[in-house]
Parts: sequence; C-alpha cells; structure tokens
Amino acid sequence: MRQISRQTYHHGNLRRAVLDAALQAIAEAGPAGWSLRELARRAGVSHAAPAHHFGDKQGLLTAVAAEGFTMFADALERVAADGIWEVGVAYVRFGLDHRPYFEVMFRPDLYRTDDPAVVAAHERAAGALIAGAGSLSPTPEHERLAAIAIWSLVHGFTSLWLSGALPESTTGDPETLARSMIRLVLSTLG
Amino acid sequence: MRQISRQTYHHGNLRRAVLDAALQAIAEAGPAGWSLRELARRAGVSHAAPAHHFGDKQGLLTAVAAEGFTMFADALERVAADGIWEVGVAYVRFGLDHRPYFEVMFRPDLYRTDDPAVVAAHERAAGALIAGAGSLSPTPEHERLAAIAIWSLVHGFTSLWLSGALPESTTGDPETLARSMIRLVLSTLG
DNA sequence: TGTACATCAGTGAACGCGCGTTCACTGATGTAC
DNA sequence: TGTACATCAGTGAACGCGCGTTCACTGATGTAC
Repeated sequence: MRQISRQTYHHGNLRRAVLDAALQAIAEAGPAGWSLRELARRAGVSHAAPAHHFGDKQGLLTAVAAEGFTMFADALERVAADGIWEVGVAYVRFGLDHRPYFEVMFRPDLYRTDDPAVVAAHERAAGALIAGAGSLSPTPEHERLAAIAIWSLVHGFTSLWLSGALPESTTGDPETLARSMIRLVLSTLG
Repeated sequence: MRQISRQTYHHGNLRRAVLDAALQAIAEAGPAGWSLRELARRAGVSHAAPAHHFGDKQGLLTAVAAEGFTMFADALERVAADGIWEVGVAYVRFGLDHRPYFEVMFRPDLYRTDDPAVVAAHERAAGALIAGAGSLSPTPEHERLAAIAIWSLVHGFTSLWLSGALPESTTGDPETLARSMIRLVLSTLG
C-alpha cells in the first residue's frame, strides 16, 4: 500500500485524487465552473500535475465519463434479469446518486466520445436497456419504439428532477415517485 | 427605423445584436464555450458594450432564458386546445427548433431563476402542460402522475436526441418518431 | 545484500494571453425654450 | 424653425488576474548486476 498521507515525494494516487477533486468540483459548480489549476489546488498538488495525467480538461472529463458509464452499465446489468421495470428504476437512481457523473455523461461536447473505454461502457449500458425493453414487445417495430419511450421517460424524469424543474408540490422521495410513474406507463406498454 | 448598417455612433439595436450573437455562440460551443469579449467581437461592437446592457454573463443568459420560456409558453399555449398529444409534440419541436434556448432554459445554474420575466413565462409553460395532462385523468393523483410522465417523456426524448445519445439506427425525422412514441404511451395512459 | 543507474511521477518558476472591470470620454438623440 | 443642453448608449485604453503551457529540475522507485 502506498502512502495516503502525502509524506513522500510521489503522491501514489494522484490520478484518483484529481478525479475525486473533479467530481467534487462538478457537484459544486457544474462541469464548466472550474479550471485545471483550481483542481490542482483542491487536490493539494502542483498545478502542472493534472495535465501530466490527463493532458487537458477534455481528457479529464473523458476519464470521468468512462468511469461513469462503467458504473452505469454495472448498475443496469445488475438488475437486468429483474425486467425492464427495475432497469428503469436503476437508471433514475444512478442519476440521483451520481449526479456529477450523470452531468458529464450526457453532454458529449465535453469529452471525447470515441474514447475506447467510453465506447465500450456506453454500449454495455445501451444493451441492458434495449434487452429489457425487448421483453415486453410483440413486434420489432413496437419493441424499438417501446425502448425509446422507456429510455426517454426515465432520462427525462432524472434530468428534470436534477435541474429542479419539477414543481415544488412534487415532494417526497424521487425514487418512489419514479416507481409510480414507471408503473403507470408500463401497465399499458407491456 | 434606426439604422442597421452601423454607420452611426449609436448602434440602435445593440441589445438584440448581442443576444443573437450569444444564441449563435451557444449553438456552436454550448453556453459555456465563450466569453463576453468574444461575443462583442462577433457582434462587432466594443468589448464593454455587452456588460453595459447585461451586467455579466449570467445577466445575458437570464435574458436568453426569459426569451426562450416566452417563446416556449407561446408554442405550448398555441396548441393547448388540441389536447395533450399536440402539446407533447410541440414540446419536442420547440427543443429541436430552438436548441440554444433549450440548452439554457433547463440549466438553472446558468441564470437567475428568480428573474420576473423568467418566472412568469415559466409558469405559463408549466400551466399549459399540466392543463393538458388533466384532460386525460380520472383522479387527481393519477393526473399528477400522468402529467409528470408525459413531461418526462417528451423532455427525455428531446434531451437524448439533442445530445445524440439515441442509436444511429434511429434515423428519420425526429418529430415523426416523437409522434409515434407519444401515441404509443398515450394509447394506454388516457 | 549492496551498489549503480534508468525511469518517470511530480515540482515550481516563468511565459504570454485573454479575460472582466474600470473609467474618462465621445457623440447621437430627444427635449426645452 | 433654430439653438442650447441634458441624457445616455457606446467607446477604447489601461489595469490586474488567473489561466494553460513550457521546461529544467527533483527525488522516489524498480531493476540489473
């Protein structure tokens, strides 16, 4: 185990430390509200260190997106066997629980979408979603439409909730609300 | 009519010119990819002029959001009498046709959400959406859920389409696709 | 087990640049007389 | 109709600052012998 307390010259885990600082900065100010130098300050390292690992801000956000899509795909695959219902709920929960990742992942102008790690995890996530939707469709055309509908539904709910756009009257646990909403739609789609 | 060709000392329409430059800049680089100075350059005016009208970037984006929500509310109210179906389609179409506005409107960290013009137009838009959903619901609880479902559906579809997240296999006219999707969901929700 | 050396993660000083902000100024316009 | 003046939209030079980038460097680590 390398040292955590930063008493050596070599950090040992600088890459991770910078990523964590980025996630915190995104949570506080969005993906655009900070500079690489501020990140270095947060992480307590030299201002040149982030560039040493990630090249530039786009490279750093590419790493965030890759990590995010990997966690996202894991979360969806974990419940894939339980049906499209649970996949939809997992989609919403991921967005609520991992807001900084979510805010980067669906803003492709922020990072390099052709990064191999991003592409692979993205495809895994899409696969879990489409496979789930396939289970409830009689025809291929209907299946395609149903998959897009479910995806739009859970993505829209998550985005609206995160941006605070839903009326204040909409109180209570967002996951419970999402469950009710998905049940309402699925009761007729299936 | 004031001069357009900018041969006088006074621009005559500088506020409009800066707003238009902002919309173009947002279309090209997102709401974060430019500075007030760059905007002034685009609009062909002194670099101090935008601040003269809008104070700072947040003030400028507040004006964009207010204008956007006004246009949005107009578009939804225009089809409100035709039912929730057409309101949903109008929602999607607004996002597709007015991407720069849409990208600002649902990112409340970018502007002052307590601006009176923003608040008024926002409430008008929400009213049109909720009134439409009310038409297809037997109970108040169901109505509330149905409204959130429709809203999530059309908002999610628009966001996913704009970010290019929908699979490339999903070709064709997005509005047609949105119509099919909304019909599929409404056929059972109503 | 000890020594020499290559590697490379991380440092920190220095650079030029574009930024937002300030401020004294310019000059077109509208109004009073 | 003409003159004087107040207003204020817009200018442009100057400022200090934080930024990304460069680059010679430091020093911990791993490997060869």
